[in-house]
Amino acid sequence: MAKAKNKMVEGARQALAIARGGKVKGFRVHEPKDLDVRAIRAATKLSQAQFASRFGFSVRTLQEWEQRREVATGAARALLRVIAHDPAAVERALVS
Amino acid sequence: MAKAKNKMVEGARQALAIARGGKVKGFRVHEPKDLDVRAIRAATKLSQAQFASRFGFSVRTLQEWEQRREVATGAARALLRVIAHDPAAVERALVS
DNA sequence: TTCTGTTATACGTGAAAAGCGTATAAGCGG
DNA sequence: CCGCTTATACGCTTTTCACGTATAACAGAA
Repeated sequence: MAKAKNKMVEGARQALAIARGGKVKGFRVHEPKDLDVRAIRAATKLSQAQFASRFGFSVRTLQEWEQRREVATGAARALLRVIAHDPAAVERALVS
Repeated sequence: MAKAKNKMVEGARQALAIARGGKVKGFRVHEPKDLDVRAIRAATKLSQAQFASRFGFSVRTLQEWEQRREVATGAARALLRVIAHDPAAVERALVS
């Protein structure tokens, strides 16, 4: 039950974070936490190893994300969304 | 939102065209570790708070990077490079 | 001028989580 | 059988980030 409690606390903490971020003036980017990393990679038809090395992280980390054992950090989620939305832009930036 | 997902998958599918049309398989992206995060942010003319919330991380983390107290992870570095190279593309991906 | 309310930036502390190397193993097409 | 892809365990290193405090630079009010 210590576990359940931690979960609740964590949930509350996140809600707080969202509430805070939501009121930043101007534009706050809405970030869905339920990113389907596997689907994004699948669309690229790259293997885990290829996808990982191409975009700058380890295979191990990618697996953690795909298998939902760990959640990608904010920046990583943002990157994944850009890859999903416009992979060409990412390729261009990283190749140059 | 199944729609949103399809959109992302569709977008990612473009990677294919590039991956195949361009170089051969498995080219690796080189990543300079000495990223000048402050300069990248300066180019966007955003405050630390704005920059951080817009791209998905905390102000504190951004400061760690700018002051070189900590190094951004691979995915974060990749994101920063994309922001430096084509910030509009990132905005587009995150706003949708 | 002086007080006062932003706004931007710096940083100590510490818990939680992510990042990731290495090793091992199973499934599969060739 | 071999090589490639993916899954998983173990475990150590590093980052992330909340919370709090502190310091300037400014702008407008008193």
